[in-house]
Amino acid sequence: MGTVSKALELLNLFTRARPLIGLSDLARLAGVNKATCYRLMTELAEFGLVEQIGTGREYRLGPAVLRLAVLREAQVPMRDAAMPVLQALAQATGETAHLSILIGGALRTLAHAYATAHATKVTMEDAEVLPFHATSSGMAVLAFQPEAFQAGVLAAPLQRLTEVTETDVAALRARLAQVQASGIAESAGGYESDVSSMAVPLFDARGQCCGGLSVAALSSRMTPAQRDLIRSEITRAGAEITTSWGGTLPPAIATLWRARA
Amino acid sequence: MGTVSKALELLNLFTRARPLIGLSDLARLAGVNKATCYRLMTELAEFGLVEQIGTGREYRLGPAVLRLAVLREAQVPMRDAAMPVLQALAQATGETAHLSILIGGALRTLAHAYATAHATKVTMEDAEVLPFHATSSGMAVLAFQPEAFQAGVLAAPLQRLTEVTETDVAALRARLAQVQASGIAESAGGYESDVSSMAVPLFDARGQCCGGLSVAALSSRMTPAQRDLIRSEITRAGAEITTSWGGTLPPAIATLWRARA
DNA sequence: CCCTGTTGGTTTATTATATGAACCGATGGT
DNA sequence: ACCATCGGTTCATATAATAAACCAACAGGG
Repeated sequence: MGTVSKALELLNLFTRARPLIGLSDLARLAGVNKATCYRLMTELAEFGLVEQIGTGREYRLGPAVLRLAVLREAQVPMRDAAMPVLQALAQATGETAHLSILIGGALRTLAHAYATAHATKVTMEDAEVLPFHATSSGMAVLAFQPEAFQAGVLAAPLQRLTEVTETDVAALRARLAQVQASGIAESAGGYESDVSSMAVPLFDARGQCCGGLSVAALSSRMTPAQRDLIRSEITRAGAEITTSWGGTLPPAIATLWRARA
Repeated sequence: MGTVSKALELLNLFTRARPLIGLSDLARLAGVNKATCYRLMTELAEFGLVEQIGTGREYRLGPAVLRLAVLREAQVPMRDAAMPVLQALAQATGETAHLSILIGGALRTLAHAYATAHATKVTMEDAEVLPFHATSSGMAVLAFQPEAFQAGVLAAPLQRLTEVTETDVAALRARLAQVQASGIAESAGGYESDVSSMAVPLFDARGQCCGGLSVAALSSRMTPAQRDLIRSEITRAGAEITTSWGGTLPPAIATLWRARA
């Protein structure tokens, strides 16, 4: 593996749940020598991608990531464009809306929005990397990836997160076909017990599926009427985000969604 | 130089004015071999920090920077916290407000806000790296850096951007002392002709000056009354941003600003 | 107070890794 | 048909990354 990849792997260790990491921890987590880790972090820090803070000299992400993000958003405003739609979706459905995008072959959380309606809401703060096979967003996105990508995902070990998580490859392939045919993915309790969700794929300017939009609710609240509402709202929001990204909805999907809504 | 630094240097080549760069250009700009550049970019792309787009296979910043920024803002909300204050400052003064932060030893633009009042406004879109000696923000920040840092900046060649850009080291040191004594920096035409500006330093939780806040106006509009208004508003906004960053205003500055306002 | 196990940081010889010149096929202009 | 460019690839060479060992400093525990 290249040195650069090792350094970037270090960056990936920072999560919402673990925002501050000391040198030794970092080396252990990444499985690299402490001296190596030190040198890599020094280089990252020089560039401002990480910074050392406080007495423990722990590291955290630095200000440079902000600048890069501002630059990226100025050119390709994905987050800024999607946020209002995401919030409107949460409000309209009264549930938690969730936006994720493909980064380096993994589906990662970009933002979420909560409705003010319910006291009990599905929180997804900690879900940073979404398993494709166990989430509606994951299935929605995976269904519209190239066959090679799907094969790679399905070839890897599929973790069983709850008692009802589907891990059978054949069954998952059948579900993917279903998602392709309906333009929408549904999931019940596969990621977390008692949580049901629906998701749609999002497309970029190249026409490639690069993210997913989902609405998650407590399974007890997922009545037929609520499902109809969510389906109608999420397809509308999905189309809106895709077009706001300069993306083009595949014609097949556009007709599917129009028929439902 | 380490390999990682070379890769990160490549990232730094992307600017608002030059958001898309081809492989050969990239190699030329960075002064590295094309093969090396290719390998580095491939590694960066694998991580999602850059992506290839369109027919020319040009590169641009990738979605991973977004994710990192979201993570950083969740822990240290610098931009989110400062934006409303920045906009209010622009509105209150009727001029262009500008926020910059220290990244890797350079002062870089993070955000700006325009007032709706005037038809002619000072645009600073393209200023990505602010020269310390020629801008009010630069002087405001530099004045509150460690002596070693100041010496390093003043030892480097100081570019003459306009006819009135101060490049004499002794004179600049005198100005820095003046900034330290007043808690505010002023500049007239040193960066761009006919543009005057005032700036204040911003401090982080460690009490270190890590950024600057400025208001820029056409010199013709910078009347004594307007200067008083800007001075009053910018110190208030500066204090607000600093505290919203969890920072502590140095007591000396706090009293200076209170006396003026 | 010593003992032990941390921590962040530094040094060293060893070797794995990055490098750059040359080459390739494709593309676009003249 | 030509020439210059493009993105991408190859491979011998040499540079730059590595890992173990070692610091000094700190924090409990007995």
